Amino acid sequence: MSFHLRAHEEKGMDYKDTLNLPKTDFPMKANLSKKEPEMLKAWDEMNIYGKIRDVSKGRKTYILHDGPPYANGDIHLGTALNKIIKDLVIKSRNMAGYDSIFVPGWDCHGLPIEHQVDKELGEKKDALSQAEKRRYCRTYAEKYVDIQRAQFKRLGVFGEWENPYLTMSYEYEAITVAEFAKLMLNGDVYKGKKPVYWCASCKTALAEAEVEYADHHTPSIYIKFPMISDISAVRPKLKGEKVYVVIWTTTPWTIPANLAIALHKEFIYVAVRVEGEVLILAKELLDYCMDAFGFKKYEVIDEFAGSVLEGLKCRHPFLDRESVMILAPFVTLEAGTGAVHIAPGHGQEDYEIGLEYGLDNYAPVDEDGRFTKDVQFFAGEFVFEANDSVNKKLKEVGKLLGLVDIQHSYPHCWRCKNPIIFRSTEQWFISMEKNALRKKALECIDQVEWIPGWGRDRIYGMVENRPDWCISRQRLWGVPITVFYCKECNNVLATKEVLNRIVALVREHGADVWFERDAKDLIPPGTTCPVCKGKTFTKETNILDVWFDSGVSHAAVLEVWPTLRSPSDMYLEGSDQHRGWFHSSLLESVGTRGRAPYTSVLTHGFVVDGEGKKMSKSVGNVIDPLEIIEKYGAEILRLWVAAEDYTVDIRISSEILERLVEAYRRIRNTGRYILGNLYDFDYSKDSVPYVEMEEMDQWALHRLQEVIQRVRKAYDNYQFHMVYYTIYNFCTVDLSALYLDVSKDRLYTSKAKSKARKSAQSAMFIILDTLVRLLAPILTFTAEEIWASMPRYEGKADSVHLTRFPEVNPEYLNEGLKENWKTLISLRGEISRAIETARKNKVVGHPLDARVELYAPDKLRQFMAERREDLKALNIVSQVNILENDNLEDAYESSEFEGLKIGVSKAAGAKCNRCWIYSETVGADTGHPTICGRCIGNLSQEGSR
RNA sequence: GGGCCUAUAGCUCAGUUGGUUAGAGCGCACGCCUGAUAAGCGUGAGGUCGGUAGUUCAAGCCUACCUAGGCCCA
Repeated sequence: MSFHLRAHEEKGMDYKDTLNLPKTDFPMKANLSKKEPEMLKAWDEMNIYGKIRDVSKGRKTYILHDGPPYANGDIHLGTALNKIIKDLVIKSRNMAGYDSIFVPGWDCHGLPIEHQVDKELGEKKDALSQAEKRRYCRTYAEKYVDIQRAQFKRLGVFGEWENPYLTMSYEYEAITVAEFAKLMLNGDVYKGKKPVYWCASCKTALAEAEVEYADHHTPSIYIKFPMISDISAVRPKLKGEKVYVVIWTTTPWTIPANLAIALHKEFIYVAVRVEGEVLILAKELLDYCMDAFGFKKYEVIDEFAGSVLEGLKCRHPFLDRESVMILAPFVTLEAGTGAVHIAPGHGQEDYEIGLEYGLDNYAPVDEDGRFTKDVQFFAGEFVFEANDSVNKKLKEVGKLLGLVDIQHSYPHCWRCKNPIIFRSTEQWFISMEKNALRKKALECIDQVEWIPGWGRDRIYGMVENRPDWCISRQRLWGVPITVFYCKECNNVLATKEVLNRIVALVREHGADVWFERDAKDLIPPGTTCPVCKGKTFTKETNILDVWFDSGVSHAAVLEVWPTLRSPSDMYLEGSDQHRGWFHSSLLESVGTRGRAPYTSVLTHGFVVDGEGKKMSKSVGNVIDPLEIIEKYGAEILRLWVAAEDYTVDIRISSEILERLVEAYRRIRNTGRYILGNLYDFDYSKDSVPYVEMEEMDQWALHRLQEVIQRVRKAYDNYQFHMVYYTIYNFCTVDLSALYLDVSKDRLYTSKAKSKARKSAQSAMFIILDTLVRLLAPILTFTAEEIWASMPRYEGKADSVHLTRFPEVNPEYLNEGLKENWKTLISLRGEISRAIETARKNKVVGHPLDARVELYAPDKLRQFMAERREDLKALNIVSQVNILENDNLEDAYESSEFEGLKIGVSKAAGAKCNRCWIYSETVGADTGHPTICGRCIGNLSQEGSR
């Protein structure tokens, strides 16, 4: 017995060698973090990007304009996500038949870099000239451009990495000045006094984008202002009373700048007698306030609408100044007293309402945040420290009714994190109204395709409500506002001739020239002041907002690069850029060209953690893309970007990454398995024409066409997650679990050069060739790796990235086939369930152990009888019998097909030692007693199967 | 506080103009195979569709409010 067994096994081994088992060097393990850098190097050496440019030459262009990231720090998941999405767009457009160039850029000027450089220089910085410090800033920016460039390239993003655009290049700086000049000469730019966000420690005005909100402790105080007008003229009941209006504020330091008290015209106010005085405040807040002030006994003696007090005057609590009663719509009853302290120099709303009432724009605070010398009592004090002094003063003069410390959300400087103030200062603005910029911009918004559509509403609302654009900054590292002042009459000198000269100088020497030369060396010789004929001038010291820098990229890059154009086809950034780059680019372009610099704008959401919470250092839930690359490879990061619906928040967690790694392996293994079966396939010699293919192969090709259709459409619509799911499901459901599994018998046991086997190989070759192209934009590295391992053929491209997407082949679409196979596959499912039951009952283990008996009413029975061989193959069972009569006992009864009964029993005959199928022909041939008749045929020298 | 947006199984996603017992893959459980093998195959269990109220003969899909979260702004 033991001897027999051993002989049997040895025979088995022999027959194994007669099979066409898969063979490939393509590794199952990807080892991405090691392989990717090697592939990047190889791509560099073959100049893959240059080759893509070559093959796409002459096609219709598709221009995606890169929004410049800030050249500071390492990339993070947000920037990685953004660049990968852009890469998916660029690669898919190229493969779809466009000429799509990618010119990356960096935003190089601005406060954050200057701030970092100041920090690094420490004490030294004070000894440096402006030009020297700017050189440090430039070097700093260059360093981070290099760092980020290497990191972006590591992601597998293709582009003009050796020739990016930098907002600090001389050419770019010159165009920035030129664009400013255009707006200046058009009359869009004006100098005005306005409350702006002001950082007292950075000594600069801040853009809205440079402000962040954080909790801040401030005293919250209630103050009474004595009424000096004769209120009895409008409210006779109050004749002879000592009347006070009560206000509430959380910024006591703005009290010295108080010029008015605002009420709401419709709110009801009460006059309440307390301890011999009369206080006026909102009726709704009466109880709350009395409680807060500690008044237990009080008497309401009058009530009236806010509108009746308009124009009456109070006296400032401790200064010899009037404070007028005005009406404002923004007064609320949520907190305070319903009477709002107004300091037009220290608040946006205060400023606007002040304009209406003709109030002075009074802000007696210097650039260090200290009160100026004309502020009585507090001159020289730092405003946040003056809170206490003001409160003390109010108490001293008996006007303080209440004081509590509160914590609330308050604006802070994005760099130094200190609380900021609103301060009226001289600034340069681009007017939203003078040349109807707002109106034109709103019109242009509707010319643009916003993806997703709500982006339109978002930016529309922002443009509709935004104040004038404050473009001046009191810093060094940036493009100067290139205007002069006449020393004699202080008139602004900004003529075409002067501005043109500056543009030319900046183009040649960079914006540094402004800081290195005196005014007289910048101005064309002989220039005189158009007003007073003065001959000496001083330079403006402010620089431009960095949002202006990046906002002119359409002029400095799209219009300048010969391979680009404006308007571009797409801007693609996170949804915060509706207020940032989309916004500044729109305003600049509409102001100078009357149209948007883009025809479509695609936005993505923000990366959040597994719980949907934002990532922050303090919470400790930040994930570093560089660590993911190190651990899993950039490919997994790319797959993550592709798999997620990026129009909303994009989650990432270790579980999500694990799932993606598994999905990656499945796709990789599917590719690997097909490669293994193509080791002896020569496309030009072995390929079987479609009409001669086996039906199952035709079915697979039909499914493939559906995949092409869906995937191409998804790429066209930038729905990369649809691409991913379509391909992934095809690999898993149609290929791995069905087509490839079922085809094994044909591939392994048929003669190597049989038509049956070549038919399967032909289909599999087409499938892999199709999949690898469709996947190339996403799995940039793996698609290339598979491509390299695919059989060579005449005209095969050097890289998958040089190929085009597959088109749907109408010949392969076969609806009739599809219907029949849909039924067959459903039957397969039912048979599987029946076999599963038999397996549980230990009747069978492997499906090939089984013999399946089927009974169904007429039509279905006939169909099954015609498809007996297909059903056998599809379920990988040894035998299928269709019964004429329903005499099955203990059979599985289908719920899906009415009347279908499935019996499963041990297959008849013996298991063939070669193909593993049970057959009664095993043993018939004495030369090969352990294998079946079919295998004997396949082993013979001739015959096709 | 305001504007825009999101919320379907543990995870990632589908769910057509509101219309029968809400789908997929993965993961999980159980099993099979050992000729894709640190692979492959099968079966199965998982959801009061964020909550509440409403419109409707009928709501995951429409409306309002609430909760949680994101971006932008105050």
